[in-house]
Amino acid sequence: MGDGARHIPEATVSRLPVYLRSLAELLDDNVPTVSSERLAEMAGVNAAKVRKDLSYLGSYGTRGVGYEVEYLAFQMSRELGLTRDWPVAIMGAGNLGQALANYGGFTDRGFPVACLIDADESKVGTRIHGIPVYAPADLPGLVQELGISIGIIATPATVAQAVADHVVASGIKSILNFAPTVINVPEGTFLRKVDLALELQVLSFYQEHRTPDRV
Amino acid sequence: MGDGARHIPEATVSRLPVYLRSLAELLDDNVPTVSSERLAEMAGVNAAKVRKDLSYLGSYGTRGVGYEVEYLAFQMSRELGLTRDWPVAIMGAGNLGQALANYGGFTDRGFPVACLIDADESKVGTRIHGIPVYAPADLPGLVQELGISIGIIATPATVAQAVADHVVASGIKSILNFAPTVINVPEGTFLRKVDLALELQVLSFYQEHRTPDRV
DNA sequence: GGTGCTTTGTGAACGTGTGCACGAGCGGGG
DNA sequence: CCCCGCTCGTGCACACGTTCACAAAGCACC
Repeated sequence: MGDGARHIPEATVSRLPVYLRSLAELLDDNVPTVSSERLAEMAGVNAAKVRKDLSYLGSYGTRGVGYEVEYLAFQMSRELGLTRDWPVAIMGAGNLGQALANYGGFTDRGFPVACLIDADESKVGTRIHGIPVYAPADLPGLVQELGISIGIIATPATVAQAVADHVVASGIKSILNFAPTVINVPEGTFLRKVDLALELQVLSFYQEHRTPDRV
Repeated sequence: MGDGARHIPEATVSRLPVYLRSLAELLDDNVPTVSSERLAEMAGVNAAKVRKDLSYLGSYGTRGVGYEVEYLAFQMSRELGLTRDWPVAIMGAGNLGQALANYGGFTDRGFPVACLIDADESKVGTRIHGIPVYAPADLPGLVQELGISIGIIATPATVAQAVADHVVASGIKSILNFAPTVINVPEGTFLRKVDLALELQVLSFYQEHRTPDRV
């Protein structure tokens, strides 16, 4: 079946980056092919899931052999849209915003931090960890000039919705929200959230309800 | 019935902190009761889900009226184990570790950062944002003295597994992993992960596969 | 060229999560 | 005291995700 009509389940999409990271490791070690079993072990899932997930991308494996690492990595990068860079704008140059700007993990993986945006006049015009700080009003122009496609919200919760509205109005279609609050975006805008305290609260729950009957 | 034998689904557990945050807002505004519909709107889910989720905690609502905000918030805090503080140790005093130590959102929500742990001798003994830095070997003692119950891994991926092993060996039962790699923990240890680049890659995927047939 | 070993790709069964729709129960008003 | 309107609690049906199990297909060796 050619290339077209697949719909990849959301759960699978969330695992693709993990597989891709594993493949990158294998590439570094010059491993030519990998079985679903080995890949499953590296990605921390089971082999059947790996095979089903990869089958959504197409039939890139060889029975009796496994998957060619380099080819699979390329196909997966293409599918994830990682064959080009996606510049991001970080909204909010406070603690969290600065920390994210300084965190190298984004640029490394093809998401260069193009700018920081902050309403504080005293920060505008400066550079933080080498990244220029602009005013909110500059955002639409920056989106055009720098091809910014993703906005990262690292503001206090109180202004997060207003900031998100501004990000959307500036022409950005994807938002990653770090503010500990629910934000709403119009149809056609993609939103994901990272809630740091939430993760700790979930851990707290399971620790409190430690294995029901075992000590 | 009563209080005992419920098993709360994982998906529900992940939403409880969101409800709790909404309830805290209502408390601030002195709102005495709230309907499942209003709470659903605040939490960004639908009303049926709210009612089903809350029913796992017990029958704390009143038909025809709604839920008493203060009482529900208390019951939920209790269920989540948030009636006491859970001190955390941050493993790794690099970029990310320092940023997390400086991020106030943890302490605010009952997860005080008790210490930073780093292998770099030149950092050990100093304070970063007021938080003392210790050597890895000090961890077991700190767990005992300070009652540390959660380890946050903010090290490079290359050493994350070794660090996790050390955290487990030191008596910590819950781990939040920020390192971009899969780590394995023994049965009985709770593990959650936050993968920043992964979130961006997922956004990249959906942006690349923008709404199939619409422009 | 055939035989046997290996590993993929996938149909089918199972389990978890979601959403509807409605009965049950409470409060208020007459 | 009864009736009416409101909102919770939940059984049921459906969708989504996971796992199993096995046929299909390639490779290697003889």
